[in-house]
Amino acid sequence: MGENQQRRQAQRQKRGLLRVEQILHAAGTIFAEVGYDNATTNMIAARAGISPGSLYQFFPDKEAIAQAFAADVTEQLHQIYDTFLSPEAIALLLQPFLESFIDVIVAFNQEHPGYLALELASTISAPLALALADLHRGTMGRLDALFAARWPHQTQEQRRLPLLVAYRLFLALLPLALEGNEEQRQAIVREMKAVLYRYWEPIIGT
Amino acid sequence: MGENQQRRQAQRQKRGLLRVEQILHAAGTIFAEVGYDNATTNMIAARAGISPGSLYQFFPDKEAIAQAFAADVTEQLHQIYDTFLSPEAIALLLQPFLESFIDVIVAFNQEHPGYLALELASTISAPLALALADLHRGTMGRLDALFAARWPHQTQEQRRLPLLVAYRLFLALLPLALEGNEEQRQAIVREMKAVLYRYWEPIIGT
Amino acid sequence: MGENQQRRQAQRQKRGLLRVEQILHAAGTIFAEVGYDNATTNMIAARAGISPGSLYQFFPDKEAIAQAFAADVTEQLHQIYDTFLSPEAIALLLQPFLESFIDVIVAFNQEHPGYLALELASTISAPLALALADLHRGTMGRLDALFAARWPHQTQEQRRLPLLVAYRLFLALLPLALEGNEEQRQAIVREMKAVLYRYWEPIIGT
Amino acid sequence: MGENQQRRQAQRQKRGLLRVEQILHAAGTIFAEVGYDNATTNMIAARAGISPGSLYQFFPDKEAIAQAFAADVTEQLHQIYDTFLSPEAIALLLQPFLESFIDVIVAFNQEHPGYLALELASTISAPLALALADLHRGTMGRLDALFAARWPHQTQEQRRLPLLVAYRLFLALLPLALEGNEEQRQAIVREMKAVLYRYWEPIIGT
DNA sequence: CATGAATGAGGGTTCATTCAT
DNA sequence: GATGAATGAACCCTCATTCAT
Repeated sequence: MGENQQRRQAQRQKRGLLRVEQILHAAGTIFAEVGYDNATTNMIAARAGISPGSLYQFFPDKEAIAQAFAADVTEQLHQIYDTFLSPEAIALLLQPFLESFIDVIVAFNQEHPGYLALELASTISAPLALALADLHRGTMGRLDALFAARWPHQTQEQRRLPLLVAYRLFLALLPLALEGNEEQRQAIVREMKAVLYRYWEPIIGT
Repeated sequence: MGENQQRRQAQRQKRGLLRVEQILHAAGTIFAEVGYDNATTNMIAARAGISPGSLYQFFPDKEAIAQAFAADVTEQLHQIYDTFLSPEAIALLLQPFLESFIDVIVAFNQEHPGYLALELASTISAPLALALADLHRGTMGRLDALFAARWPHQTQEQRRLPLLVAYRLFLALLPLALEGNEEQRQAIVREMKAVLYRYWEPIIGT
Repeated sequence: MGENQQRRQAQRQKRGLLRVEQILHAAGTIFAEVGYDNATTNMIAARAGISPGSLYQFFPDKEAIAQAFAADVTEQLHQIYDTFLSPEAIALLLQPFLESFIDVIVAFNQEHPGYLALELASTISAPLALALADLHRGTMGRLDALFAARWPHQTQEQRRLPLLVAYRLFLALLPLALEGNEEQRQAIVREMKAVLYRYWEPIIGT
Repeated sequence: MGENQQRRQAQRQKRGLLRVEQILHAAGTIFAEVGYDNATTNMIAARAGISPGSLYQFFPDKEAIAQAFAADVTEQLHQIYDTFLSPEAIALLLQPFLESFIDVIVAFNQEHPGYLALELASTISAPLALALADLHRGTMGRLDALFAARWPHQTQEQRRLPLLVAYRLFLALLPLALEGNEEQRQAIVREMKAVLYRYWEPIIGT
């Protein structure tokens, strides 16, 4: 009996998680399509295949959806960043590192639309902005670890600006990489790599 | 009588132009402050010191304001670009060219807030997007002329991608340059110049 | 087999009754806490320790809960009224009668919160209002019996108004008696008794 | 020109005041009909003959309407109370005083429905409750002044309870006075006067 | 032409009720 | 019977747009 109950609860939790994932995926798609501001909760619910009211069983309001979406995607990105901290990855020269790093991140963004839309959301409410800023700090911390391994003789403070700039450069080209056809995408990705290599090479060497 | 009428009409047009400029300036300020999506027509009217209804004597709807604002700013940018087509300017090496060019464009954006907000508006309605794309083409054409002078042995098609990329890189760093204090601004501008120089130098030489 | 089935059904009914009592008790508490209008069926279910869906196995809708609650409480009140129809109770003078009667009714309301909330519900839907009015008629009938014994030379029609007025007066002071601390409660109860005694004494004598 | 503008502004303010009065009157009517909780802003707007959006040009939200309505009615009641502080009014014996006082207050409530609905609103949000409590204090203060003149040898603290009780008694009978036909109304009003006279006479004398 | 009150469609959100499990 | 996630109508409120003055 207790076992049955347990199984049921487990299943329920699985369904709940599924729903949450559905919603976050739908939200990401909608954010990517119309932007955060123009995204309506009804759009998100419809895309997730549920009713407007169901959204609120999982999230208290629209901002919470955006925040959860951002947290989810950021978490996955962090895991990707960490795979580049293995001894083999660290041993890579700058060029092959960028080569694979950028490919992976671009691919991730292709499969998880919406992250970019939130990053670019011109103006968002204060609480959401704070939450995103927090995630951002986490991201910059990870990226810093990535570069600290290749550029150890500097303080974190000295790495801050080149890191921030590089991140922005990447974000700036990402929409171009995501919006075109495959050929255009590859062309943009090549330019991305060139831009970042040429920007970083004088700073941290090959 | 005809002369009198003419003078009166001229004066009215002058006043109309003044009003339009007031509105566009207000719109730019508001766009910069809260973003295009969160900008309300009432905010713009209030900032322009006129009533909401008066807005609609000059513009049919909110999008038309954004479009006119963008057209206005773009026009002024084009004039700036043209000053860099003089024989003396063309004779400049890449580094000093970027040095003065970027300073000028950053300064312009400081004095004309809102342009960036529109460029970054994550997603906007189709008609407005088309209008902005049109202005964009004009801008890219001007920038192309600028670089064609320094890189003549290539086709326009070959210049297209590096140009677009460079433009996006510049836009990506512009918010950082505009949001901080003077010291931070200068640091970002230095990075801007480094990024663009390092990206372009291998392509078009010094 | 039939016996077994009977026993099972009886047990089920007992459990059903238990559930109904749980729900009604929860409903009363919630009504008292937030008022009928602000009471949600989810609140009531949660307080009763059951799921929202289960509520609807016993009651067709929210109003039915209120109605059943009112009927339940009214029924208990009627039983209390009836204890004051015993020969000894009838023999009491007005003052000692009020003394014990009011104490009992106030105590009952302390132990059965929610009745007052329904009585005071500013406006409720027509069907529920009708149902409550019906219960009301029953209550007024009982109270009339109570007073008919002390005021026999009048028609029921003549007793109607003083009775209704006295009932309202009592209800009006009840919230004050229920909301304060013990000392305040006693002070209010003293005033209740004074009010009703002074109102009734000229009519029916001591 | 300035004069013209002044006149226009004066007229606008007059229209604004008119609108506010329309809205408050509509709100009062609706509150009386369906209660505060069940009153929707659309109902109030429709009753006031304006669009839902217009409501929000005068009041920030639904609660503000209730608060303004209560403040308005309370203000008028206070003026009525004050007329009973004239030397002639004070010279009246308790019975004739109640006679005219109650008639006036009942008449006022007939003409200003909604006050009672708010007073009886079982549960309202904290901010509104605070605002109403504040108005209440003002009302009790006025009533205290009224009775202090007839009962001078007591402290305000001693007058507090009888005053509060009397106020509740009055409110409790008011719905009965307002809901019936003229004959029923008069009968209730007679009872009101009797109740209050008999309650007060032993305390403050004739 | 200017005004700003008025409009009303549409957004986010709640909650009584249903239904698959 | 019990569950609680799902539903969707209806609420409060905003804001682009209109129009009487």
